[in-house]
Order: sequence, then C-alpha cells, then structure tokens
Amino acid sequence: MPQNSYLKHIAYDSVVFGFSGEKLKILLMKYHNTGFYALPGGFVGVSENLNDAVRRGLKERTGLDNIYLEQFYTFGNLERYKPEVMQTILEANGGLGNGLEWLLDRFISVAYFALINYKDVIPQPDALSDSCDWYDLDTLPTLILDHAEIVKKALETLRFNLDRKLVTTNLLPTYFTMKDLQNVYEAILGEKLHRGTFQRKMLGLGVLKRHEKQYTGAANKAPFLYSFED
Amino acid sequence: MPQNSYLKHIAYDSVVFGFSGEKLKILLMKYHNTGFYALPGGFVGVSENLNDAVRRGLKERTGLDNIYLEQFYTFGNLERYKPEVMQTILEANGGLGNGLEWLLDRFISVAYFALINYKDVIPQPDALSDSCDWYDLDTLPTLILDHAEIVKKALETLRFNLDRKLVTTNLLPTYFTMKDLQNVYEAILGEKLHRGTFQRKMLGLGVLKRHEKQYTGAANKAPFLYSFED
DNA sequence: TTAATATTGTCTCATATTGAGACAATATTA
DNA sequence: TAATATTGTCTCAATATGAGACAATATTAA
Repeated sequence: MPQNSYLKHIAYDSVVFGFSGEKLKILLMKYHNTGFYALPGGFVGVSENLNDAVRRGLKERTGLDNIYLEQFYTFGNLERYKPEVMQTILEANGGLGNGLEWLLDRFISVAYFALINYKDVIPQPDALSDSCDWYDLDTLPTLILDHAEIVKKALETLRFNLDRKLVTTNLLPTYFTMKDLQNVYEAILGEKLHRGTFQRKMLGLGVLKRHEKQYTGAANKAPFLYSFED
Repeated sequence: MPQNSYLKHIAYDSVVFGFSGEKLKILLMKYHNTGFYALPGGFVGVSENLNDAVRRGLKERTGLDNIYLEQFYTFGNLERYKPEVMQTILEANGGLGNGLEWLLDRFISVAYFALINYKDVIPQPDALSDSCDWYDLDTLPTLILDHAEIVKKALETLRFNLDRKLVTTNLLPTYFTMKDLQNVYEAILGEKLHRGTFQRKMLGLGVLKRHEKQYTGAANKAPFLYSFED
C-alpha cells in the first residue's frame, strides 16, 4: 500500500482481552529481531472510518468479526514520540527506503479494548512481527512506548463500567455456567465475590437464558448452562 | 503560526458546560458571514501535548486555567469530512492562499468536555468568529459537521459518571447551597430529585464542608453554604 | 408585636438492596 | 449405599433508598 494511503500522525492500539478460564490475558506482538513487545495496532486509511480501521486490524490478528469493541482513550503526549524505537524496528526488517519514513513521525494513538472468546482465536503475526500471542495480564513483558499505560487504562475502564453493562459474556463461549461468569468478574476486579449474592444479582438482571445442565463427570451437582439473552 | 506548526489530520473539539443557576449551557462559536455554529476547537502543535493543546484553547476562550477537563471520545468517521464547510468559512474570511489549505484535509477530532463556573467566564471569539457565547443546551442552533453528536455524547458521558465522582462542584462557585447543588444534578439528569434523599446522600459522601448561613433576604430559613472539601 | 409564609435541616418509616451464611439437592466415587 | 464436592436457593441481619412529616427559622404582613 503506498504511504499516502494512511492518515499521517494517527494510529490506533488495541488491548484485546481474553479469558483462559482462570486468568485474564491480552494479545501482544513481538517484533522481529528486537525483543520489542507491543500492543496490536495500525493505521487509518484515508478513506476509512476510524472504527472500521480497528475492526480491520482485529480481524487480521484474530480472524474474528463482530467483536465487542470499545474506544476508551486517545493518547497524545509528546513523551510517546520516540522515533528511535520505530527506527530500530524498521532496521530490523530491512531498513528504511521502502517508503516507510512516515512511520518515524509523531503519532497520536486512539486506544480501544476488545473482549473476545479466548478459545475462538488463533493469533496471527504481521509482516513486522515474529509472533502474536496471549500473555497473562499480571505478568506482562516490558512494552514499548506508553503501551503499559494504555493497558492500565483499559483495565481501569473495564472495571469502572463492569456493573453498568453486562459485557463480560463477550469473554465467554455462547454457553457458560454461573461459575464461569463469576470467574470472569473476579479476574477483572481482582477480588473474590460472594457466590450467593453474585448469582442472585446476575439472575436479577433478567438477561440470562437458562439451558440444560452441564454434566462434566465431576462428583457433584451439575450446574446449569446459561447464554446471553439476545 | 506557519502551517507546519500543527499536526495534520488531528483536531480537538470541546464541549464547555456552564450552569446559569437554572439551565445547563455550552459555549458555541459563530463564524463570520456564514451563520455556522460550531464547538470551540483547535489543533495540536507539533511539539505540544494533546491535553495541553486543549487547555491552551480553553484558556483563550474562557480566560480560565485549571479547568476540570475530561476526554470522552475521538470522532473519526468519514462522514465528518466535509471540506466544503471549511472552504465556506475560509472564503468568508478572505479566501484561501494564506497557507491554510491544510484545513481542507480530513480531520479526526478528539473531544473533551469541561465543567466551569459560568460566572467566571467572559467568552472570547477567535479570528474566524463573530462571537463565542453561551447557549441553552435544550435549544441549541444547528451545528456544523457532527458537532451535535459530539454534544450528545458529552452529555451522556457526564450523566453516566455522575454518581461515581463528585464533579458537579466544578459547575458552581466556591460556596454554594445544597439547593444549588441539587439544581445542577437535576439539570444534568433532566429529572427532579427528592430533596431529603439528595441532601442525605451528598452529606454522606463526607466531602462537603459546611460554612456559615447565607442570608439572602428571602422570607424563609437561611440555607447553609458549602464548599468542596479539598 | 404577632401571625403568616416559604424554605430548610432532619427525622421517621416503609421498602428495596446487599452481604454472609445455612441447607437441601444432586452427580459422582468409594 | 455412604461419602464428598458443588450447586441452587433461602433466610436473616445490615444498609441503603424513596417518600413524606415536622420543627426551626428568616422575612413580610397585619
């Protein structure tokens, strides 16, 4: 794609949350030959909606359409302008002179978080990256630029909105148990919740549909499966 | 300022809320010879933090420093790219050829809302505008581009966060009565609140400091004045 | 000087919500 | 058939909320 196909100075970064069943994880890219870890991000086509650009990028990394996506902040501090970082990445990938000099400019980044069903995703690296993989939120590697701050703010926003909207079902498969749902809440909030109270509250929302029981073979009463009422 | 002093494609718009004592109002600019109304906005210097650019712009319009400011969304749809609007504005101000052609490009706009004490402000127009003045939120004129949508989202965000943070004191003078505070809440929420319950809740937060009574000359019990506990 | 009036600060009471534990129901294994 | 772990639901106390009631004023009218 020729360089003038993207808007200058504007980037996006996405914090893709997944839930393994125990822990919250996010997707990180590792760049070729640099040891640099970064959030999956990209640029906005000159004839493309900002939100569409982010969905396009997520589709490339995760293969998923119709992802739950929320824009939460735009980072525009000067401290995030470190051309030497991008220079290193480009040099590790065959150097400049490929019409990629525009990447060395200052960028303002619009940040989004996505909530997706961990098991549906096979992460895909891009041309500049060795890998795109899941990392535990509580043991992340060092990230480039201000990406650690972006992750922090994403989690804060998610927590802040948790009791306003039932978004956590996006982190689970279509059918899930009440315990699965509680595990997601506890992973996001970082604290234990009372089982009876949690169950009462979730059922009280009136948006969960109860299905048949899930017989796992465990030596105990089988839990109901639920789905999100659409 | 030469054109290359600003980052291309990036703008900001600000929804400045003030409270007249009865109604919520916002600041609007009216452009010379066009009848166009718009939110106060601006651009980001190449060596300037995004947040600082917004504070600089607000300082020019309101004369105020240390304003309560919150970034709430970044608007990047293609539909907001209407170069003919900016062209009309520029032609009404002496035409192009002044090195202002970059204003005809596509812009992504980072939107902020500010909460300020209405009485502290003497609105100041800029070079392109006839006026910068307060308008009732419920009887706004037609705004350019997507500015009506920006206002709508600003109000939604303000409402959504209203019971999480005590931000409304930013809309009042240093000393205010409980009724003043309740009026602000009612104006933002668009509904009446029960007096006793409201008072109990606000005092229960433990962040209001009670001062002497306010004797206004009205034929009734004088209310206490409060300030925000810092 | 006293009564009338509007508004305030606070209280009470009914209702709703929340936090924490208790208990029966069950799906499996010993 | 008993033991065990976990689930669904209930109960009860503690808290919070919604709505009205009432005494305490600051002023005006009589």
